[in-house]
Amino acid sequence: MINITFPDGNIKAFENNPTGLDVAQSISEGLARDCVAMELNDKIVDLKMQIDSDSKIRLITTRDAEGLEIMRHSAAHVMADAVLRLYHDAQLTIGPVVEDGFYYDIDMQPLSKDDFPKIEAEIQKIIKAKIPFERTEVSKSDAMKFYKDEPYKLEIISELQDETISLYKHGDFTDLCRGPHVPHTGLIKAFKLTKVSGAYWRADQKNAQLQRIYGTAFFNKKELKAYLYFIEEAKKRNHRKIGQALDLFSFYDEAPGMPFFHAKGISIWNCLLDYWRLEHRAAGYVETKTPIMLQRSLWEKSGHWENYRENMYTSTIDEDEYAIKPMNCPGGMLLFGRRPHSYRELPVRAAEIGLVHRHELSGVLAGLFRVRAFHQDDAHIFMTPAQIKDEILGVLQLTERIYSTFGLGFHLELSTRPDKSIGTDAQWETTTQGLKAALDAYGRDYKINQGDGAFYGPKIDVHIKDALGRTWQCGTIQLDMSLPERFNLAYIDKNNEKQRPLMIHRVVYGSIERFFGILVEHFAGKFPLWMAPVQIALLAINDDLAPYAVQVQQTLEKAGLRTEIDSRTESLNKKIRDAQLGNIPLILTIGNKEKESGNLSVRTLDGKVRFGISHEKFLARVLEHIKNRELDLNIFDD
RNA sequence: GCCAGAGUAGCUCAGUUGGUAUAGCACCUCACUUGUAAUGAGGACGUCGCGGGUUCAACUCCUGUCUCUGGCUCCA
Repeated sequence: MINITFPDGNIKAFENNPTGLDVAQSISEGLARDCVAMELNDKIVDLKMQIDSDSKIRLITTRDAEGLEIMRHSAAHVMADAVLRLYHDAQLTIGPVVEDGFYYDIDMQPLSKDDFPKIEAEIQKIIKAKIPFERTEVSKSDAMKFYKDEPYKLEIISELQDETISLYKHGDFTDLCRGPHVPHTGLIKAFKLTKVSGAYWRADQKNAQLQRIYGTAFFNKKELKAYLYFIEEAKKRNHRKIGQALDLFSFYDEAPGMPFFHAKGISIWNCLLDYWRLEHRAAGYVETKTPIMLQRSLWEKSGHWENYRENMYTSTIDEDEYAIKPMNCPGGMLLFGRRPHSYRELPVRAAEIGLVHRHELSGVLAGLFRVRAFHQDDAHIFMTPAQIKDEILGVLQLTERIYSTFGLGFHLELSTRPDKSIGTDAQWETTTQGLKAALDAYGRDYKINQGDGAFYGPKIDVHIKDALGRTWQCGTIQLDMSLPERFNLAYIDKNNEKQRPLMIHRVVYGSIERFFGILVEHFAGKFPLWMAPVQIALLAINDDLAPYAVQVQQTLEKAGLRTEIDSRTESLNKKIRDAQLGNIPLILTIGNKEKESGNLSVRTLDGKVRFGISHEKFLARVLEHIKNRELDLNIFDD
């Protein structure tokens, strides 16, 4: 007699050693159909596994996140099977599940997307056949024998600690695998290959280049469709496309990875910075500026010459070697070190919109997301150890305030001491505890990335979430125990003794270029009124009304609004269409009615038109909306 | 940097087996003077990314190079 305990505490007895499937079936056929695996005494295993002692069980169904992962892992096997059927010389390596699906790295001839249809067709055959997955366990030496002709698998097996190795077989295909897997291939209901690219064995350039085939799978077609729709939507929002269409920025062969911003792009940029300065002044920051080119000796002192040299642009002038700054901190250190500081001055919060250059590998450049020249909204905060908690808390609160203005959510991650690090145990203890204390006082959940900190100190990363639910790391708060030491920074404490200040580097936008790109995609190019490069389009209905339109425009410009008159000899419909496609939030159509009544007709970007709004009401509402940095278009509704 | 794909007018793109190139939008001109998402007609616009080669002839084939796109972190 076997007693099975369910998550809700219920206990059920079984006569013979039941499998997970038997347990599911004892509850209902429907449940059995939806089950893909089970958690048996806190371990996720195959549904077909026999239970031979009293156990705790949790059935994992197609509705559980773990279920999806397991099925995708099974899908990776099926894909590998299909590839082997078509390409007999292919050598399998590894095939893990990733965020949106899975991939398999295979040593084979280069593939392109054109090869997908035939691979997908083969996959469909395997899925249709509903082939069961079977687990077998063999000794390490038997596994080595089985894989004698597959060097990658042999390498993997030789590194495994366990003496027993599990193999998963479906049909004629067997793969080395920890498992678990879904009961049969038919549970892969919706399937699609998504990408193919080169990847190195063990991610090392020295090793063989493999074909990495990406795919995704879902338990039903609807979810796959939703996923593909999401991909399409993301494509439509691509900041490179929108940046081109809205005339925001461009790139040239003469300066790869270094964006040029156009008038409309800079208009948005300035909104970002105006707002940033407002918040930072209020939070007690001062703004500074340091040169972009500094002598080699400084970079040697900071350690960049030794550790970051490949990424730095250098130049020799009058026989002196210079480097263009890849980071703002060394300049900031010079500024702090220029005169003695009293403990009474601390904390010093010195911000800098610093232009930095980093020579990134040509292959990693990507629009505004990965560039070689960019601005950081940097700040260096110099403080005493006792001030860590309050300062970090202050940065977190400032960060939250700024992100929420753009309608961006976020989550936090704390990275602790890595294997390679400088500083004493006591220093790491103080600083890490300081960050933790601040996070706890802040009160939001955070994830800990053990050992992921910088070599010079622990850090908090802030990951924002955009309108499509994608996350981006933007903000970061890094404690630095190294630079104050290297630059011999000091403050004078109460007892008139020199003390070493602690320093944090922090950014909120991170790279302003990248943040700009993220916002383009977040808003899909439809910037809120306060950021829109052109806030109001004025469309005169005929040429005779043009002078009156100019008159209206002048009062709006006087109030500080950004406007544009469309004076082309085009139809009103055409002008409206173009203004809408240009994402201009407010469109004023000016005809005789408006001229005679002195009122305005306003069309908002959502296509709603309101007539008979007085100039006074229009100005008051618009200015209020901008002042509050509202994100919606509810400007004239009462 | 590496692998794969791409580069034709300001933008989006067509271009068959090699015979100096297509269309729409945008732009300019003219007519129309428009009431809430494209008025019509006409015109101008190209070293086919750049260099070299093959050929009577290259956007097309070969080669080099530059730039862009996707990927190169996820460990059976």
